[in-house]
Amino acid sequence: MDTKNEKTYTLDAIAKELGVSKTTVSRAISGKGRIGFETRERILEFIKTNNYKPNVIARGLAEKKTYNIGLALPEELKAWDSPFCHRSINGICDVATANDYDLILLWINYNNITQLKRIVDNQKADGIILTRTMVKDDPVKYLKKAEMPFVVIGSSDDKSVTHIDNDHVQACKTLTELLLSRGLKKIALIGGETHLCVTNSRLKGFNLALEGKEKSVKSKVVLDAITQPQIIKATDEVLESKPDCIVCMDDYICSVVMTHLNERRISIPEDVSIATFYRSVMLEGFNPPITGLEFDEKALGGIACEKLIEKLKGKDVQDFLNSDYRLFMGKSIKQ
Amino acid sequence: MDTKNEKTYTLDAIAKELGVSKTTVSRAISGKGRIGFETRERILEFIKTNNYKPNVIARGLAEKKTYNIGLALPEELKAWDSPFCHRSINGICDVATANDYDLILLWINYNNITQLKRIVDNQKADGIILTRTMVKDDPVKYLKKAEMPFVVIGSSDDKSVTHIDNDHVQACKTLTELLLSRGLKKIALIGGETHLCVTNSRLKGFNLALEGKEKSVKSKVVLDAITQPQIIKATDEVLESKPDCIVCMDDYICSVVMTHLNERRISIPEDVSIATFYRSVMLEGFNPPITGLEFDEKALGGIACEKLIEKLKGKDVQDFLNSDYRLFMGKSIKQ
DNA sequence: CTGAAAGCGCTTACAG
DNA sequence: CTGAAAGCGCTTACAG
Repeated sequence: MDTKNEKTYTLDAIAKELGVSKTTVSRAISGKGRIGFETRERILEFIKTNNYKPNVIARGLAEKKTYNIGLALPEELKAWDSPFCHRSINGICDVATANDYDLILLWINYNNITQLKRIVDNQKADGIILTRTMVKDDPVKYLKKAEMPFVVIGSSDDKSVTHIDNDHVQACKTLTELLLSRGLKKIALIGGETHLCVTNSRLKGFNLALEGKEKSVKSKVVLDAITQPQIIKATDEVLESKPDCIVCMDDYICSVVMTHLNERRISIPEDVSIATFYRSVMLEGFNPPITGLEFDEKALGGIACEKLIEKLKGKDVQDFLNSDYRLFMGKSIKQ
Repeated sequence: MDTKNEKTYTLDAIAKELGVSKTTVSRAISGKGRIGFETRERILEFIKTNNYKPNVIARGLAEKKTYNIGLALPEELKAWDSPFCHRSINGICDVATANDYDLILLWINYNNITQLKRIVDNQKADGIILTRTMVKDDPVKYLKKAEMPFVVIGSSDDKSVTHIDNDHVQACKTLTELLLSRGLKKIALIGGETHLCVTNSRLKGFNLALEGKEKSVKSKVVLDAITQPQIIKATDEVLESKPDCIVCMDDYICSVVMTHLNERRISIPEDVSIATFYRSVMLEGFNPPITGLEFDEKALGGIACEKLIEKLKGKDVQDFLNSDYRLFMGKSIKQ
């Protein structure tokens, strides 16, 4: 066990103890440069038995690196996005750690980039991971000017930025096609903010699946349903066109729709089928289980971190669309 | 504006530019040691116009500090706890930043403390913030042995650990007393895991309010209702004793109870009143609005961070119970 | 294959 | 009031 009772060694102390120079010890650890086999073994042996861990900060200073990645979290995160956020942080952290990086937290509140500046100014990170909500305006502008490498989780319109996202278009197309193959003939859609890229991607997937089908298949589409009242209103609106299926763009919309249908005593799937383009844990309590797309946020976070680390190594990194997703089959749609 | 085009200064460069020693520049910045008024003004002026920021990592190395606080996040966090967690991180981060510290993230998965060890071994943090779920076993043991300062958000039975928590006992007592003062006469309680301190605190507050009242006031109490089916079962069980009010210990329990009552066509508050000892954003969508306790998780996180920083300054820090909370009055209880 | 030396960007006794 | 020097714990040309 590593207790504080053990002496805390430094490179220098080890060198003296072993009668070699610290250069040699350093080489044994880093694996860089030539070093005698036996010498190295002896040093590594000593390090192991004494549980020596090099001081990463000192190493960083010498190498002009921090071994830190700044993770920007949106302060104004909606409650429903928290679990998503939490899982993606998890994935980021695992990959960072595996690559000897640590994660430094910072908040971005809309365009308040005080904390982002702080990390850059204080030179506490080698690169930054943003999320899509931050792509507009200040954070991106600032990072570009400061020449700080960064990637973005999610999509935006800015082609000069590296995005890591789920392949929503493909996924939504697949789910919609499935609904069609189940014989559903009047499909309505309720979606969120049209100024978000993800909304447009989902709509695109939906429309792609409907292309070439009879026009009547596409029932009412209501977008920009954001607040609970708006979503309820959208539900009522959509119901008037008598759809046999309502597709919800995300988990929050879906939960409000489900609750509202229940209150209106509309049975699922007898009266109307329900599906969601984003099925999160928040939807797990509903009955019947809701058919929908599940994305692996942890994996996505991990990929984003990998891409950033590639960038830090000087590689040229392209946008990445993760096409791994699951289609959960629940009884919310007619069999 | 601070662009990369500007020269990036170091202490040494500034000293040469100004014809003084770096010692003097360092003193001007830190405010430590004596320095001529005019000299200091001249240096600070130069720093300001050139937007110089000292390299925090180098400073840390010299001072044998990291200016980092390790924040341990539980990997197995329940979805319902994420928003809570997110807000508290927010508070921690703000306070840390205000005190020149940054936050380093690490995961603890049950008793897997690999990442915790990593931070300690690599000497990347001066102290650690844990949450209550980690108090059992390994993380605390490890930190004690490693002599790494830490505080815990939430409560545990370990008296040798510094806890920062909400005053659940007091708050729950207050809410229960309010229910009594509203004329409610048969109050049931549904709660979660009895091995958690918070469950016992809530129960204690509940019982304190009922002390000295007629025995009949306390209706059925069911604890260890954790999963959705368990909570539904508990609800049915509790209903059999015909309570005029059901108190839920947390937001998740409350949401399941509300949904279940709705399915059973039991009206709130006509048939039964509902209150919750923990009212989070997740409960905001429910109708009628639910009476319950609201805690400021962001503030609690901030306090925890303050306490840790005091510890890092060598002060002796006691447990802290935050007694600020709000009582939200909703129509879920009879007027 | 190995080591002395300079350096990363700061702080802090110590001396004047 | 100010500065030269040593030091924090590493890395890395350079020389041998």
